[in-house]
Amino acid sequence: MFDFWERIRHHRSVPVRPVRSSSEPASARALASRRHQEILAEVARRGDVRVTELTALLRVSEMTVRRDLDVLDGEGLLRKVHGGATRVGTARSTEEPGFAAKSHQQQAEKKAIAEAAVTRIRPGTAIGITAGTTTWQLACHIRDIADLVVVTNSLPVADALHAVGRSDLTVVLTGGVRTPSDALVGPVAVATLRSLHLDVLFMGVHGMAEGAGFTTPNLVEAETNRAFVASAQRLVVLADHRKWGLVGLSSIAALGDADVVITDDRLARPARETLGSAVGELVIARRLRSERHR
Amino acid sequence: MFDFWERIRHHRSVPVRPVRSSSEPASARALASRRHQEILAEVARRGDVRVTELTALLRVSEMTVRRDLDVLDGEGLLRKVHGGATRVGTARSTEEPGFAAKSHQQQAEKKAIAEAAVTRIRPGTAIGITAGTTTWQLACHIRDIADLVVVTNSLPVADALHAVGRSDLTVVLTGGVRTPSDALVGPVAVATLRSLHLDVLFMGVHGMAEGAGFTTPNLVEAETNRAFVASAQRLVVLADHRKWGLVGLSSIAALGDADVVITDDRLARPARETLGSAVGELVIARRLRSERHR
DNA sequence: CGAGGTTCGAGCGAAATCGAACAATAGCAA
DNA sequence: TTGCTATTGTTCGATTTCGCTCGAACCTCG
Repeated sequence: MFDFWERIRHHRSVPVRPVRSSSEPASARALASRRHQEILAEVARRGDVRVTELTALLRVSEMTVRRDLDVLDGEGLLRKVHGGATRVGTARSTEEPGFAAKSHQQQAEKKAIAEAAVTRIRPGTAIGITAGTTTWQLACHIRDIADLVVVTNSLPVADALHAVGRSDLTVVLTGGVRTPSDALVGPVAVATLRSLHLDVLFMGVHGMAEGAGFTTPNLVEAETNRAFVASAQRLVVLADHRKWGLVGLSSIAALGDADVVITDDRLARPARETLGSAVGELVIARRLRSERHR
Repeated sequence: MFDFWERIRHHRSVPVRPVRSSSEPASARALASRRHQEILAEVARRGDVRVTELTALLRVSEMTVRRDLDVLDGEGLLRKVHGGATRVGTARSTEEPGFAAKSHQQQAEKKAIAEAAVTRIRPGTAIGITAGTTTWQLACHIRDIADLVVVTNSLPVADALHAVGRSDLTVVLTGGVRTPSDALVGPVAVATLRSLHLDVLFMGVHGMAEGAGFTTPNLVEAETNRAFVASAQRLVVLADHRKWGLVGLSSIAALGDADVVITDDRLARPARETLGSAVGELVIARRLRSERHR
């Protein structure tokens, strides 16, 4: 049955489409940017949309729709899911999912970012690692760096580093009260950080955007992260492409405060330019070809 | 009734479902992510939901609903139970911990000590709990005390208290580096404790003896515990009878510094007299008769 | 306890979806 | 015209999703 309909569609496409596109003026075919607008409007109106619906609505092939969705996802304007796409940040701007909730998302991107970040850690230094799933990936990739002191406010990060079991790796927890995502925050964490001085801080964020800079939905975590930033000489921000355009409740730092931002290769071109000119250095971590899908 | 509907659905499913999926556009079927949203909304609204209800609501098979619940449970957004799913973070009080109840040595003694200690915790106070297996038992017994602030340097204790999930229970970790027994010690812990002031400290020790007082084999942990003692107005020491006569490398406090010592009913008569006259108050926690053996 | 119904989940197959690679086309410049 | 580039369409194999079956695990009620 599927085969039947597919054949019909494909056979018709040969005679039908050329007629349409040659008899109608070129303007009758939607420009890519026009399609993007329509897709976004549909997603905004209904919350989600299906690829097959868009092929009917826009009169283009599935592949084109997917490519459009890829671009829009890369710009953070919607989220691609199996079968279609959904709105981003739906009523969740103040809600933070627990740690386990996010750890499976965007595995490939985060792994690539973590691998790029770990090459920037020098032996014999004192580094900071904030809470977050991307930074947790970073912690999991720290293996062969000698004489390292790591200060973190993330219990999962501390666990990951503890599992390494190197005798020349010192892990210091900041203390504080525990957030739903297993970070330690609050006055205790801030006071501890004020007395410490780090060479480099690796920070994960919930959102980054022009204007608002790096943000998080949790007020107390933002305060803690600001103390983290103040205690470090250099700031390296880890953020996958979906973070672009998201604005959390509380700002941690301006884009210009970051010495390095490491993101993944699905960040759209215009975003790369904006970010690249705002921060000290923009690093694009490429995924392995085998993990390029999803 | 369920049986009735089940049969109906299954019998009809053969002729009906194919008709539906070929006559209706694919768009009639909801996106997986949309289903997840609806499930979460339902759980959030009502507290729980049955699998059979969701099959009717979402128009998908039971198996799909179960797989959805599997995913959401894995993300920690709900809890899968027999027959359906429930909200997370609620109704925890009825749930038994049950997990780490592996019978270690002196389980009965430590439980009795913990139960005696928990009666000494007043609502609305700030207490400290040091690291140790006995103090961990104490943490597991804290359930119904209102408006409590707990400062601890023990990761297991923090975990146990976190599992309680009371909104009026604040858990503060001191920070520091991690010992093999999952305690946080060192200058960071000491500095944090110096800035805090506790009503009561519940301290576990490795040894107690006439002369040496309360001792532990770990130098840095001893320093941290001394800071703990200094920050508290009252000191309650939890120590089962086997601790009597043991002397660790480093002293934490003299016997006379303890306002209360809670031990178990297997402590010998002469030891009771010596201890009783040295400390402010000696509490003998009696095991239940059923656990009196071994 | 045990019987009877209910619920669960691993395994299988069908269908839908995805994305890489290649082919076709349009737009444009020389 | 020719050639170049960007965009779009097509094919096809891999992946994912989904529904079904069926034996096991589970609840409930006597």
